[in-house]
Amino acid sequence: MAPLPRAFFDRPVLEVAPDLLGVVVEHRGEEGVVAVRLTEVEAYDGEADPGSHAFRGRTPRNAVMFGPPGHVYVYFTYGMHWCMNVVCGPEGRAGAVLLRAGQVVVGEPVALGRRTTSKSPRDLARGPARLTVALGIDGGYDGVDALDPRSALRILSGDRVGPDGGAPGTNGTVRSGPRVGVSGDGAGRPWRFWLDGEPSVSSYRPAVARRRAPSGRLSP
DNA sequence: CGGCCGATCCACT
DNA sequence: GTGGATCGGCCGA
Repeated sequence: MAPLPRAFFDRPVLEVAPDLLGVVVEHRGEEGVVAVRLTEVEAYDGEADPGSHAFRGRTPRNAVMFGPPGHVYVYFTYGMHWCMNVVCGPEGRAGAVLLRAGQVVVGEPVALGRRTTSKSPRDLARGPARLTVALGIDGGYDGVDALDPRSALRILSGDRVGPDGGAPGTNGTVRSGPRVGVSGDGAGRPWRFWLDGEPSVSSYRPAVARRRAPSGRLSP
């Protein structure tokens, strides 16, 4: 599998996102190599997109989104989960594609060792936080250039990997729909893309406002 | 399988 | 102080 050219990512994020389906993300970690063939992604279109972390401008957390394409933006959420994006161009537009799900095609035993709660191989990278765990990615990878051959984390052309994990094959039909967990004005945009019929695609969950535990101190 | 809910903590207002 | 680009356990159908 060949590395993808920088120009692949230096395009509007809505063009890049569907093209990432079938592409392979590989991490060479301490415990071994794990590679995931992407089956589901979401586009976040910079400061014009209310659903984007860059919507309110640049902050320390989202700074990588404003940088060059091909680097990864990794963020922490819900107090315990890491999620990974790939930054897309054009420059000056903080676009990024959230990697939501994929099929583990290399290093399944290693991924199983990390994903202790996973009960079946298809659940290993079914969901954005599961995917980062399976690959062994956390906040330490924020800003890494995934197109640099020296990086432990790399994005590779998946055109030699089929749905069975080995033989060349087609990627199948690309479908699209609303993004998962996005509320407010950005909710209606059909910027989630997935491969039809893939078992590793995560189930759709609409955004819900959640109650908070009563902020009770113990009674005096 | 689908719905509900708690966990857990950080970024931003 | 508020709520989140989520997950897994538990329950009922």
